[in-house]
Amino acid sequence: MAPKSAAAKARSPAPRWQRRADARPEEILEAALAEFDERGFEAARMEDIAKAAGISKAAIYLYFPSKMALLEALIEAKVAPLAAQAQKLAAAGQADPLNALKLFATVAAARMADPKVIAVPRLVIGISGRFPEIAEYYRTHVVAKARGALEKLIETGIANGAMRKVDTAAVVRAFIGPLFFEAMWTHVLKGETALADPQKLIEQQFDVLLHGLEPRA
Amino acid sequence: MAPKSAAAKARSPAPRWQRRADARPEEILEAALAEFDERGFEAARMEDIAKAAGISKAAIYLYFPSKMALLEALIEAKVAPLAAQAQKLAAAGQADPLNALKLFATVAAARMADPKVIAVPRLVIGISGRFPEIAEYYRTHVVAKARGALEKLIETGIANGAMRKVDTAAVVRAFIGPLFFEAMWTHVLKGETALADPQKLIEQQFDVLLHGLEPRA
Amino acid sequence: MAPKSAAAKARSPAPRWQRRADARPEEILEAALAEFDERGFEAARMEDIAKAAGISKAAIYLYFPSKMALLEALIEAKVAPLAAQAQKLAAAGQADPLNALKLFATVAAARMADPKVIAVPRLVIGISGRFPEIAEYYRTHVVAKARGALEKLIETGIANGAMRKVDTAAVVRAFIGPLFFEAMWTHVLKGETALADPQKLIEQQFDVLLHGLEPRA
Amino acid sequence: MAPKSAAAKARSPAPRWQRRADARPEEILEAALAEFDERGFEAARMEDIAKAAGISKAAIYLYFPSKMALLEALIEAKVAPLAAQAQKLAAAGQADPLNALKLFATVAAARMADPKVIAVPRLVIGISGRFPEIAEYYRTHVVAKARGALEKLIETGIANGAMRKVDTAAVVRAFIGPLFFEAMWTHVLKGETALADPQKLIEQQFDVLLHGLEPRA
DNA sequence: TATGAATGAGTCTTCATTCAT
DNA sequence: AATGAATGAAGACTCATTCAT
Repeated sequence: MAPKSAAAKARSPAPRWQRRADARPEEILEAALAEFDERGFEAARMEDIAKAAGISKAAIYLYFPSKMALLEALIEAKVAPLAAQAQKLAAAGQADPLNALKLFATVAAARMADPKVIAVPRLVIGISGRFPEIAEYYRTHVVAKARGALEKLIETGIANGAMRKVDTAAVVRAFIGPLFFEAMWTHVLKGETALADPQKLIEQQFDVLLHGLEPRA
Repeated sequence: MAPKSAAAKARSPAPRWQRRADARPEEILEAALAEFDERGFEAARMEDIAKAAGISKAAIYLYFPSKMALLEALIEAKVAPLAAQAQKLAAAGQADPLNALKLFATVAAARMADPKVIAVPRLVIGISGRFPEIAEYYRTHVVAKARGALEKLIETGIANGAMRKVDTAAVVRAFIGPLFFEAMWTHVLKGETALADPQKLIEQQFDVLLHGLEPRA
Repeated sequence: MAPKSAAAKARSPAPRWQRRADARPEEILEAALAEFDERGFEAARMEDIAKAAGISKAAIYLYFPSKMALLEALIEAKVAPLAAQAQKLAAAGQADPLNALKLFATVAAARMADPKVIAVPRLVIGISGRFPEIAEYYRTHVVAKARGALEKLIETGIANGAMRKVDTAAVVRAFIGPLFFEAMWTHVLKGETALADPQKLIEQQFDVLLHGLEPRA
Repeated sequence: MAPKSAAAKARSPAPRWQRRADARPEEILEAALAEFDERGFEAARMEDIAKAAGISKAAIYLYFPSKMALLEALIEAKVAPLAAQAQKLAAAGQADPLNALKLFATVAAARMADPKVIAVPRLVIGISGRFPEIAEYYRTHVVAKARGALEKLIETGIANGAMRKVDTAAVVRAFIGPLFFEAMWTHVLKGETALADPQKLIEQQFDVLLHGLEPRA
């Protein structure tokens, strides 16, 4: 998408079609994700991916050596930004962890309304049996990092006195679990969703999370 | 059709294959689930399912007309008991909803330690893009019913005064979400699991769920 | 169909089911012909033949060693009476060949209204590429004999002075061809048929055959 | 799509496969007809058709979506010219119908000496039970048209006074039947054929057809 | 004799991948 | 860089035939 830097341009005088060519890999990956998401990895056909990307089947092989490579590149491409986000969250939220969590949750919920966003985790679930390395990659690079960032936040919150002394892992599950569950319910099972109003969803979820179920004294 | 008389049984020890024939469909479904779980629906080979079931490829077709039918029968077979359980839960827990929930959660967590138990939901997630009817079937017959049963329980609890007046859907998510998330983390991503000690897991999860994150007054 | 002769009965005391069993081969052949005719030899399934004959698939093999054997037995069974008829025709018609021909044609046309009657020739045509021996068998045992019988009749007629001096083979073709053609048109192509009124059909056909196309002087 | 310019052609001698690609569908159909004719539709193997066409099994599917489609395309391709011929015959023969018929018959007989020519009708007969639509297609597009053209010719001949007042359908049968019968005898039953000398065959056939069997007054 | 169960061998069809241009 | 053509390998499904009872 982003045009080459000026420096790069200077080095290699870009022919007319170069710009488009540079975008090709990303276009292909996008098309691949769409097909994988709709049909599953095995049932997706290279032909269809090519068509969706607006090129010929054979052209895909100019950029990726195999269908498997497509999958791997896809995961990798989609994973990088998530990891970065987790870092940011952990760093930024240290001051007011509770508020950071809520803010983050609202943003996350809003993004999850977009079917494309859970496409990758859903895909990972689908292929994890066949390609455990990919599942592991996803675990270590995305989920574990996110859990870690959240745990750090919780710990800070507890140290702060902003939160009760609770099991951090449990809180992380209580934080991620409902969102993950609702996303699956919405996009996989096509159930009527609460994600349509993320603000409200998080409000209600945090009401439970913060104050608990017990009747107040 | 009619079972042999006791006398006949005594004389001729029921033919080896006759005994097995009755069990065949279930054996096949079990084998199919295992293969589907390991390879995914598309990548699973009928030959392997047959081998796993101890019969020939062609023999599968004596019991199921197609691979797809195998999938459907599988889902159906695994779904029935779950729906029943949901009913039972809703009925049995009316007296002491909070306790019922906790009890149920502990049992559920314990069962989720078994990889076979999430095999079906995981499979459904994997094929939902390609076979939306199956996803819908699963939603209405399992997840919606479970949600319904839990919601009823929560409502009773609130009416009881055993719980604070909270959004029931949010509580259901807060209840199911963490378990579902942990199960996926464990069996799909092969992360180190908290499911190994279900008692403790639920203890911690309920500590958060009941009392909330906020420091007590 | 025919019960065993008294002598045979005396030799082997027929159990209750024997009579039915004796009829089995014919029943099977009849069923086989029906299936072969409807689906073609290759596409016909032993299972369907069995069902049509009211027995189990395996039971067929008690009477015929293979599908191919079924075909051969079938042809043979259907061919025998035809050859006999040809003999009879040749013998019986010597006195008044022209009339014999016409009589024979009328009977033949009437029988050809029954789809079963062309089932065998049609089948032979269908498989002749794959089983030339069967085609040859049919040629020598049926068609050649019929042609021979007719030729003899024509020759007699010519010698008689009942007919003009014509090429006998040509007359035979002129005699059989139209009937054969109409039968195929009717039963294979499902065209509207003139076979419904055999009398009239032959009347018209013989009008042409006898008097020719040329305007009378 | 656009053919190369003359200049381009001069420079690069049209790629070997491009030239062939255009001919492929016809080559395949030819191979298919040969196999269908020899083995029958069901028994013919796509692999063999491919081999006969000099390509791989999969390549057939680049041009035809299924074995059935191959059959349909085949029939269609072979039928078109025949229908055209019938039109021509009807039109051209109006002046001297009798002579036109004789001429046409001689040509037809000559062509029928080629086994390939009856391959299609023979195939249609073989599969008509299983695929009645094809039989119907053949009836309406070939046989009915031919019958129609011939009938028109006869009618003209009668009106002309060139022929006696006879039943036209009967004459058509008397015209087509013997040829059809001889072709089947020759190519299906492998009998010794009169088709080797078409001139003579038609001479003899027309002697009967024109003057009839009756001794002249 | 009769059959339900089982299977080996085979066929159509698909598709990721390669090749010639 | 790009693609139309081609294919090898694989998999679902079928069916004539056999077997155990």
